[in-house]
Amino acid sequence: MTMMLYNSLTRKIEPLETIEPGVVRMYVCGVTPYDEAHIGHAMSAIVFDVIRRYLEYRGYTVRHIVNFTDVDDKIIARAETMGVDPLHLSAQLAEEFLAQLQDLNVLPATAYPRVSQTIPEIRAFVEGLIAKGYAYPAEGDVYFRVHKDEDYGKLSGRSLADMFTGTRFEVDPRKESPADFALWKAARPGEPAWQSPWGEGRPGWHIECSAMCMKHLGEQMDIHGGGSDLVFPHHENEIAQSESLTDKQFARFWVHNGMLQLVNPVTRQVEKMSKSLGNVVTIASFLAQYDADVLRLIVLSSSYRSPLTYNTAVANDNARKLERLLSALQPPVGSVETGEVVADLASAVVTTQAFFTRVMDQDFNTAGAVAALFDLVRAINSARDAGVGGAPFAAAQAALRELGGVLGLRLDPSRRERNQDIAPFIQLLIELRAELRTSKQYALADHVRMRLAELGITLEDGPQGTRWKIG
RNA sequence: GGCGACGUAGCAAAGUGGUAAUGCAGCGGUCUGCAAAACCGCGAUUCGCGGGUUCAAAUCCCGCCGUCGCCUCCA
Repeated sequence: MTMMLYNSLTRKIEPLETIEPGVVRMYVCGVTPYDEAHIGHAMSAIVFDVIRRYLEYRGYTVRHIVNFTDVDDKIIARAETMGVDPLHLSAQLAEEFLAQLQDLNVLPATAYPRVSQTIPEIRAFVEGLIAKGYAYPAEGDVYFRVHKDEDYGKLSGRSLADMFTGTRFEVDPRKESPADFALWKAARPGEPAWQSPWGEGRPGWHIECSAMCMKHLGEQMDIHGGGSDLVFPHHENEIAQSESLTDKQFARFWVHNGMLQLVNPVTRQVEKMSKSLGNVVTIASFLAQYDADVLRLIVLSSSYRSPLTYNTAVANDNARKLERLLSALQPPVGSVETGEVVADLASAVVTTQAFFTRVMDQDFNTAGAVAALFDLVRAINSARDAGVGGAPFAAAQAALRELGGVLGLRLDPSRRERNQDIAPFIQLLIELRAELRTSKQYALADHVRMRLAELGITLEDGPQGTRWKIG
């Protein structure tokens, strides 16, 4: 069964056929590190991490490139207000982001190229476009000649004719057309700048991605991804300049994730989470309160292409979901290894694996995949209640861990109990309470449990004794 | 105004021609000293609204209403 994948370029679901058999070359537009990263950035990283993990699960080798746009107007502006070097600032923020991706269980990409390390390739790219007549220098800048690109607008579904009917575009006398975009910008005092045939300057916004793609993946790739807000102008311009240079199709598939949104408390309007709107929940603040698996479940619970509304109710619901997934990983209480209940469990594993693959093959239906996981959770818990244990039980739990792992879920209950300093004290209270229960002093025993609950510790009495957890 | 996407139970959300997954919340039961967790059972005669195509539509077509994204920096 071949994998089917939605292609923004054709607006259709198409079978995944790769340039090189068994290998997927995937470039994903990363962040511009000028401020703290928020969970919208995390969402995009998680979406493509799941895509990458699933492709690998299906046997592909994935060459996964994620860039940092570390030379940019906003970085320069922020560095100036902070009185620091722009490249130093972006490098520091990029490191922070990489550490957070690790916290979020996002697998490291094959490479994380940066604009500042790709200058020679960018320069050569621009020279190539000038040589072919697709670009022209003007007073130290270089612009792309949009009107020479006959299929400009094919990704975003725009035509040059009706794109510039309004007055949105400032008339820049150096440009031949208001639609032309900068490939190279002349240096201004105090900004990072590099030598070029057109004088000192730095790359424009879109060119760096094309240059990094070609440097790391070649002239053509299988998947180019990013947030849906990048479709225009960023990805449109990448296609224009890349295909103009090579005369080859740049990317076979364009994959775009929907935006994370939230409700503006003042206007009550749903809106995109973005730094410019000032409505961000940072990754750091999210992880201070919730397990990384919770954010991943939020992202997995709907189609990666749809917008996702975030609020605390959503976060709490998904925290409960994680609890339920973890319930299936509790140890068995019996040791039955044969009979009908064992056969039922084994068949539930097979059914779940088949369903999981079937829905994931259909444009990464992660919500369906998570549903399959919950079916397996119920089967495992039922089997435990029926006394199943030993190898068959362990095999079912291993299957749940494996499929969860394909989605990037850690499913690690010990992470909820990070503060191990308190463990001996809680254990002491549990022991005392056990003695109270044995002597039927239930009022006191309940008092201990209630007071611990107020402190955020939940006790659960079971046949194997009492378990505790935070939250 | 232009381009695109979406509207499914209280909430989240899958399903894109064959008669509505899954999770949270809720209700009843089993278990428990009582809880919690787990397990069993219960919920949309119906998929924004109105037409149409079809033996058959949440799924296709047309219109309307509503929401969001992009059109300027943005994952």
